[in-house]
Amino acid sequence: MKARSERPDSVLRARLAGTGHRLTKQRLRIVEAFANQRRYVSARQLHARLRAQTNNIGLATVYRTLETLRELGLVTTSQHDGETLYLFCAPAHHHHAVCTHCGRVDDVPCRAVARFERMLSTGLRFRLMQHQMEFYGLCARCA
Amino acid sequence: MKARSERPDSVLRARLAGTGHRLTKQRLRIVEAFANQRRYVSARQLHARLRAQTNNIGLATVYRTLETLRELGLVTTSQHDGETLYLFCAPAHHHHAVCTHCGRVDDVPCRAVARFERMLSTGLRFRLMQHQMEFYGLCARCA
DNA sequence: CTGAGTGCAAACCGTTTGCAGGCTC
DNA sequence: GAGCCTGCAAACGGTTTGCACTCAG
Repeated sequence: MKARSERPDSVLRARLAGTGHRLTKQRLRIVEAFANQRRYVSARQLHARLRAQTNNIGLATVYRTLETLRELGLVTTSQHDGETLYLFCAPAHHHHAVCTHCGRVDDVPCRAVARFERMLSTGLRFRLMQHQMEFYGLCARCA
Repeated sequence: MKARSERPDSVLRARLAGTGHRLTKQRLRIVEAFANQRRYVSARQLHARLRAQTNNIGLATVYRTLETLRELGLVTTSQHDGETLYLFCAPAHHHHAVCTHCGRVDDVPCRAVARFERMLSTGLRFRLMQHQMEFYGLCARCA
């Protein structure tokens, strides 16, 4: 929620180096371009934004970088209209409240998941291994 | 949960006629092919299954029919690996427990959603309009 | 008999991949 | 320097669309 906005490049460098990856100008620019916005973006949107800046970045590089970041746990994806949307977010937390008006994405505290889990295992006799939830509505600002 | 397995064609005919659609052999065959299985299938899988039967059905027809059924509220979709998966299911219930072993899909009773909603509106000050959840694990049979 | 529905093939579009050259480590 | 990374363009794969024909109402 806060640690990420400090020093994109040092954080990123450490994370990449630890996994045998390199810190390139392109990767840095891509991360800067969407690290601090709490919203889902498509690869094409990101590419368009970067293209507007300075010299060129290939669309394929955007895709490859996003996939790398996803492997590193820095990015979550979501599908929408046959398009993959990417969100720079804290690892291992997959409940998001998406504002349908401004697009802002907030993390959802999910204590209630444990309750769900109990209900499933007793009621349905279903052993929950993984869940995926997405919430849409209006954030505090837009309500 | 049960009404659908009775008479696919009469139910379907009524639903289609009421919305200005026609009951064709193809639509009937498509519905029969997956109405009673509680699992997500892709258009291609469905098409392959139908092709194995008797005379041909075009893949495009499968897509168009699935889209029509979705508009009628008889089918829910989910994305997986860039593919759209379709589930014949009760309208207006969007919480499913998917068995990762056998693929069976059960409805999830979701009383707890109200609790979530309350938490979101007070804690995050987020006005929940829509939510989408999917649960993966092992069903009673496979556990 | 009219037009919604169909089969086929081509078009579409988001994503991936092959390859020659570049730049990080 | 070695080889990971990049840009470009072509390939890929799921889905949609145009068109002439068919058949349900």
